[in-house]
Amino acid sequence: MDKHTPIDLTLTERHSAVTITQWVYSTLRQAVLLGKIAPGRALTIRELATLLDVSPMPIREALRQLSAEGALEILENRRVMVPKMTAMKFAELVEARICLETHSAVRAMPYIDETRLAQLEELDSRIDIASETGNSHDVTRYNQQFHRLLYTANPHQVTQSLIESLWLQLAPFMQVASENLDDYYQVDRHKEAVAAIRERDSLALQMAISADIRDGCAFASSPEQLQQLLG
Amino acid sequence: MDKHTPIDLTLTERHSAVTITQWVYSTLRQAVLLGKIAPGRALTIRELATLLDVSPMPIREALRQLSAEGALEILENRRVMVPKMTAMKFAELVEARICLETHSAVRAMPYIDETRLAQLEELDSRIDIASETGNSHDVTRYNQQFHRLLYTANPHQVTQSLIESLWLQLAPFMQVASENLDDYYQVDRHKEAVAAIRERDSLALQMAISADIRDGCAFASSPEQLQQLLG
DNA sequence: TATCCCGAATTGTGATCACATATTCGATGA
DNA sequence: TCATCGAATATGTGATCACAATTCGGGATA
Repeated sequence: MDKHTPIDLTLTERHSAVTITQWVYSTLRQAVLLGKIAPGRALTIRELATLLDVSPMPIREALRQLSAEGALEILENRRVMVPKMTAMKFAELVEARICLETHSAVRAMPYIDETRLAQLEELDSRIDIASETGNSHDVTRYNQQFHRLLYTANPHQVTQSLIESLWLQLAPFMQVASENLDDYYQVDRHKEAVAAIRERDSLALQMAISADIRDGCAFASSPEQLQQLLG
Repeated sequence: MDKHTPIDLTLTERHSAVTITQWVYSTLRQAVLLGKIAPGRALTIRELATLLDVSPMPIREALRQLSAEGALEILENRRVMVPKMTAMKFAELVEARICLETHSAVRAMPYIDETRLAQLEELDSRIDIASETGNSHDVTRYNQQFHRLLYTANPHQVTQSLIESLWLQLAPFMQVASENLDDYYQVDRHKEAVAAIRERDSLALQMAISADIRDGCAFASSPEQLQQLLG
């Protein structure tokens, strides 16, 4: 397991009201979501502590939390790393996303009012702009916000943390996707989803969400294609 | 938030090969699954450390992991407790279980061979025996093993940890269910599931799993009934 | 009797240290 | 040139301590 690949962490301002552990957690989570940490790269507590200029203690806590969420993996050696991916596992993750997110979307639909619909449309237009200007970072961010805003409309919702776990597991291998934005946005599935919600059409909403997720992972439609991307 | 309700922890032998953190984690996880910790009861690091006769450090790590898995909740006060339940949240958890577990079962089906089918039937018969002798503890345990054995047949499976999270969130409020075992086992849904797998009938399998989960939560079929149980 | 307030005790967070284990790397041998 | 082995280093785990923030309990007041 290599130890020499650089880790490119974006250090954000730390508010005093937030514990160091939470700040470390957010920082590492963001790094995973943006694919900044190579899968298989050994993450050691002391190295991260030096990198983030904190004591090892908050690192330990953040690593354990991220591992519990599936973003990281603790081997029997007790080494921590971003889990490696296989084509089959990737496919299972995508199917799990579709299963959970369509379910969550349908269950959220009754709670979505005009205000939230407007917010969803606002986010979608931001995605369009970011897509046109080729800002893949923003596309990913607003896309996540769109889905999150949709699912969390349900005040009794219990699936968001599960969904976020799937996102964390897929994210490190999705970077390649956002480099082919043109393919991704041939059809605006978000507009289809919003339309479905307006008409309170559960089935149409499921179809839109499902298609949106599949489109976003289309670059890995064939196992061979994906296997190539995984190295 | 009360602090005086007793916590009834079952202390198991600790193998030297296992870290103290892992042992603490298992112990607390089991306590949550068996409903030994009252929801809302404040869990303090030092109290648990004294109870388990270890230093606060492994407790901290275990609590953070269990919180990330949804078994516990960290409030803004930084207090840790078993999350309180509402009728609506309970319903959402059950629906999420059905969604995820039927999906996982169908995806596991192609990988289930005769060996595993035999193991599933073995577990089912153990459940029957435990049910007849009124051993609710064993019923719960073997029931979990049955579902786990089914889902994990898929070697590329990524949903088990998500499912376990849902189990952990529901478990503290399911104890009442196992006291009405007769109601629960009017129909043996596990036999239906095994039969469906034999015939490679996805739809029948989904129906069996779905019915099994619903039967297990039938005691809380009406919101009023459940609300009463929640205090 | 109920409510507010203030000091004492408790708690989570984070730092530091000790130790057993795992890893690394260079020397030795084939 | 390559594999093997052992010492030096690095690493995770767990204990202990300091500190700021929170919680708790008792007494005064209305």
